[in-house]
Amino acid sequence: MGRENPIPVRLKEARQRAGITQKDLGIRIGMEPSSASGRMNHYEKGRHTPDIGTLQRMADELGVPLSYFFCEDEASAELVCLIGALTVEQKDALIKQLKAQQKQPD
Amino acid sequence: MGRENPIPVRLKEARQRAGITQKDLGIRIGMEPSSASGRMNHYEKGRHTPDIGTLQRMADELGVPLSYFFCEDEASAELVCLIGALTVEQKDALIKQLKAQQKQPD
DNA sequence: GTACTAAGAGGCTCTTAGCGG
DNA sequence: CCGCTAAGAGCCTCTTAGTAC
Repeated sequence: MGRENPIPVRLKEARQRAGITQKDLGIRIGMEPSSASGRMNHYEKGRHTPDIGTLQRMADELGVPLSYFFCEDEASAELVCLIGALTVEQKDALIKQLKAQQKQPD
Repeated sequence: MGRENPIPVRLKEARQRAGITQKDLGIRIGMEPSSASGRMNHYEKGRHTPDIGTLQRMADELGVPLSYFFCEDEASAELVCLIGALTVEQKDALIKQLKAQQKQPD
């Protein structure tokens, strides 16, 4: 099962999609330019784990929800991004749909 | 916006739904009985932040996905749980549905 | 019994100072 | 330029010991 830290895979995926370097992402979220490269590389290699504030700034910069970094498979990661773009009303409608499907698993 | 650590709210929510105490949850995921109460309380009050391995064990014990602890609103948290119960095929079908809705917003 | 907290010991991150592709 | 790493300083968690309800 997905028993490992999912941050490295998700971070690399979202950063490359944004088309920026490790150092540049670090600088954009307010890290010291002298340490941004090393810090971001530690996170992406899974050597160190960022705190939640840092993760939130990365999420904002990369246009993904915070929970994206903790999704353990590709499909869930994509769904979390799609859900993040919905309004509250749309989310509630989707909840009802999925609950109905649960009861009638046709 | 949800600019704070979402873990305390989500953890309390899921733990109370499971109907167990802070200490008991800690013991069930393998903490020392002597420190389980203090540790779990720190997490639920947002004083300390658990590492990812500890979060994964909590998620397993409480029957939620790891990403649940990082959802910043109730609707997203519920959706992440519902999605966690889907098969890969069902997730892919839902991705297609949401993408189609994105292009044709009613 | 349950939730909660202060404070010290020790483990982990941040930073510097680099190397190799 | 870009990705990556070792090693020390210092911060943050884990644990103990305990209070309040």
